[in-house]
Amino acid sequence: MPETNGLRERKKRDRRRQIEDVAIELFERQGFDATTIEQIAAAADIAPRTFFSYFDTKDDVVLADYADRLGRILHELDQRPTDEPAWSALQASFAAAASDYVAEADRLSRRFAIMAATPSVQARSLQLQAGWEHTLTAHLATRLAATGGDPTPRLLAAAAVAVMRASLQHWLTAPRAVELPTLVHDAFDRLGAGLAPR
Amino acid sequence: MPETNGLRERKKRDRRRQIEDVAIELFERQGFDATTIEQIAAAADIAPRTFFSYFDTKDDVVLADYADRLGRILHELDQRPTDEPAWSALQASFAAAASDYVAEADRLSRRFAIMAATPSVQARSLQLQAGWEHTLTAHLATRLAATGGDPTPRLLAAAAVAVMRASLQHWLTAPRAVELPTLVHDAFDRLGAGLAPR
DNA sequence: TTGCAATTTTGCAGTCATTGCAGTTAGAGT
DNA sequence: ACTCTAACTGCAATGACTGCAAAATTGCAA
Repeated sequence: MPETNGLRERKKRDRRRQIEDVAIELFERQGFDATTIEQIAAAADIAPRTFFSYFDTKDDVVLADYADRLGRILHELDQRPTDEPAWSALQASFAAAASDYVAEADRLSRRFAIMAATPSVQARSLQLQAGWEHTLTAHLATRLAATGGDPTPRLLAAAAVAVMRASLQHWLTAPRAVELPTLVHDAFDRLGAGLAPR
Repeated sequence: MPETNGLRERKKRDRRRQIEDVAIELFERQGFDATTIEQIAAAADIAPRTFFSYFDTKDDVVLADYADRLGRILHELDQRPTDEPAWSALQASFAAAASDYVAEADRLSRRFAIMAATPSVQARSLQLQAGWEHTLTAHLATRLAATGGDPTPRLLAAAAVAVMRASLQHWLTAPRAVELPTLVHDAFDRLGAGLAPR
């Protein structure tokens, strides 16, 4: 029942992390496509077949902690007072997630580099983000007590995720003069205030 | 040199369409994953190998006209006066594309149904949309004469594509009381006016 | 310590998309 | 009819992913 103990659980988590590390290393050295499951397995001292009990897809190795990321956002969102405007709550939640990104900037940069160079990983990443959007939409529908015919929750969710993605991309691409949380915060402000004027 | 004549061209286009139709039919009858390239080829009277000279991926059959879609948007965008605010220009361009969607609603509904049921197709779709975002970002950077450090073009592009996707999804999901172009137009208005107030 | 039941790991065989290569065919212009 | 080029095809290979059943490992309790 507990969610964080048990020797078995720990071992599994460790092994997962180890496979991840080994794989990323190989991806960087040889390129994602040029690296086979067999090689990863060999380097991690497991049978090729076993790889798939840790990751559904080769792509998923690069995106290992996407799930946690969404968890963090939702957690923050639930924490915000019910009477706070939705957009403001989203802003706070995503900004919190953004600070996580900064904390492990190095770890992430490597993964993003691989993603940028590998279409299939990029696609998978977007797919996971679409999942976020879906979950967020449901959350917001509840929060706003919206009816099925109201496009508001979906619009807000889509906008929020888009802001996050764009900010992250900008942060990784452009000379990062500005820190990510600031970037995210400002972008939320701009959508909050309206894109029309300029 | 000409872009729309030549028997060769025509034949190629026809064949492509034919493969597409046959494939969609099979996908609907048997499911996407359960349909093999071999079956499609057989049904379309071509060699399996030939399939790949018409489509890069099995997924792409479902998304055959995504490229045209982007073309339409960019064309509209180029048509808008340079001094028009970017967001307004985007609104007009995407609304135009939305009316295309309506015109071939049936054709598209079938494809979206397949997409919704098939993760890999969904992923591919998102990937293509990311491509749109990228192209749009470049266009907007030019239009706004933005410097590399300015996140504005990326933000606008991301927001626009997000609006489109969310509207489309809403249109397909919810009881479509409202027409797509209206939905898109309103959503652009809302982002234009600002999401903050409510 | 030992025994057991659950869990994990593994090997094997098979499916299928996708690709490179090389040979063949068919269209278009002369 | 003749040739040049683009399209079509067959073949073989690669590699991700899956189902299955045997084998190994583990946590726990007697």
